[in-house]
Amino acid sequence: MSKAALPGFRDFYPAEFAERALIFRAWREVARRYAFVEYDGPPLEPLELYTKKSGDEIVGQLYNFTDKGGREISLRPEMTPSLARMVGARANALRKPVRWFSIPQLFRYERQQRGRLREHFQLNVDIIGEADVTADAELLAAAIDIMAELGLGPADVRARVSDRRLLHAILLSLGAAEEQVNAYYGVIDKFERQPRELSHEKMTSLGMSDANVARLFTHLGPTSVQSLRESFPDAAVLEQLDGIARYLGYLDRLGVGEWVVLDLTIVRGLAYYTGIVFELFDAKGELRAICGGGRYDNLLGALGGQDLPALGFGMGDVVLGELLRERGLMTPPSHTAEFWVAAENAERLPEVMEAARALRDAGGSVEYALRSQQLQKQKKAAQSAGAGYFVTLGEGPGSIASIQSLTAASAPSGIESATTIDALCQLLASRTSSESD
RNA sequence: GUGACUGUAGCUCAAUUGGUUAGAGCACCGGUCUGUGGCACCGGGGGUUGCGGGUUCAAUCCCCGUCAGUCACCCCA
Repeated sequence: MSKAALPGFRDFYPAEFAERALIFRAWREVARRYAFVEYDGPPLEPLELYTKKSGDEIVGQLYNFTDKGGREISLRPEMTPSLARMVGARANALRKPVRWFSIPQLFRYERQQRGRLREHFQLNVDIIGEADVTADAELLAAAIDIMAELGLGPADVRARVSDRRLLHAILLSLGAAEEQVNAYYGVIDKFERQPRELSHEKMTSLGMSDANVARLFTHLGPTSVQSLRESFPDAAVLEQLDGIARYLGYLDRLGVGEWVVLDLTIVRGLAYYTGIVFELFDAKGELRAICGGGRYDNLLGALGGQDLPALGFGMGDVVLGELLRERGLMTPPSHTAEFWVAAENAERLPEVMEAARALRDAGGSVEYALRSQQLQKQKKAAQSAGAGYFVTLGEGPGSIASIQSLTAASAPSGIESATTIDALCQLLASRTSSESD
C-alpha cells in the first residue's frame, strides 16, 4: 500500500485544510455581499451531459466509467452543464436574473503540472436571465472583489477583458470570412504564446491580407476603446465598442476600474462563449489564469433547455493558492484551543473535565491532558498545542489558581484575572453575545 | 498522449572518482532540569536510498525498465 495520494490528488492535512478554508471563506463572503446564493449538484453525472456540450473528444479527459447498472457515468469536470440542467428543469419557476454560486470539486483525467491537478475546487458564479452588460460588469466586479478580500491589489492581479462580438466585427472589417472566424480566434488565443511570425503566417493562410494582419496585430495586447474607434471606424465595430465602453464605465462605478484592461487576445478556448469574456492573471504573468469566464447566451438552449442569456466564471483554488502563498497572504488563523485546563495531580482529572465542560458550554475552545502528567508536562503540552491560556485549577471546587497567557498577543478582556470557572464562563458568555450582535 | 530533467527519514540536505552497520538539523516520542514561560541536557522511534532488473568482489552512486514529481508541448478548468 502506497502512502501517497493518487497522482494529481491532494491530502489536506490541517495546515493545508486551513489554507483551503481561507480561500473558501473569501469566496463565500464576497458571494454573500453580491447576493449570490449557493447551490450544488451531484459529483457524478451521466457522461452524455458532457459529450453533448463538448463532443466525444472530451471523454479522454474525464474520469468516466460504467456503473453497476450499466450507465455511462463521469465525475464532473466542470459545473456549467449541471447548472444548465438544474436551471433548465425549473426555468419558468426561477426568479430572474438567477444569481447562483457553487464550490464544486471538479475532476479531470490529465497529466498534472504546476497549477493543474486532476482535482480542484472551483468557485462558479453565474447570472442567468440578463442580456445587458450590466450583468457582465456585476460578475467581473465580484471576481475582482474576491482578490481584494484576499488582500491582493491591482498591482498583483490584472483583469483582462474582451468581447467576442467585438473581435468578430473587427475580423469581418479586416476581410475575414465568416466561416473562418473561429479559426482566427484560435490564432489570436495563442498570440502571446507563440512567435509573432508564426501567428502572422497562420492568419494570412486563413485569407487575411498582410497589411490587415499587421493592422490587427498592433491592437493585440492592452488597448483602449478610443484607439480601436480610431483604427476601425466600421459601423459594426463602433456599435460593439459602445457596449464595451458602457461595460468599462460600469466597472468604474463598481469600484474595480483600475484592475481592468481591454485586451483582444483574451478569447478563451471554449467555443460556447458568445460575448464579453475575461480572465484574471497575476500581474507578473508567471502563473496560469486565476479565473476565467464570460457570456454564453446560447448554451442553455443548446443543452436542450430554455434559451436564456447567461454568463459566469470559474475560479480554481490551485493557482489562486499559489499566488497567495507567493505574496505571503496565505496565513490562515490557527484554530487551536483557547484554554488548556490543568490540575496539580491526577486524582483531579474529573474536576478538570467538569471545568472543561463548563467552559465549552460558555463557547470556549478547551483542551486538557488526556493522561495524568506532571503540571510542568501539561504546560509544555499546552504550549506545544498552541493553546491561548493555561488554566490551573485551585484548591476549592470550581476555583482557579492561575491563568497564564501562553501566546504573545493576549486578549484585553481581563480574562487572566478570573478566579473561578464560573467567572470565566460569564466573561466568555458575554463575549459570545456581544460578537453576535 | 509526446519530450526533457529529478527521485536518500515527515521536512531540508549529507554520504571520498563505486568501498564497513546510509548520517545531521528540524519535527515527533520518552526522560532529567528550570516557576515567567515553546529553554537546556540525555535518550528513543522512524529509511527495502521510489520500485524491478542488470553490470561488479562490492551499487545511494553506473546501465535498462517502470512508477512518481517538476517543466515544456497538447488541451483546457
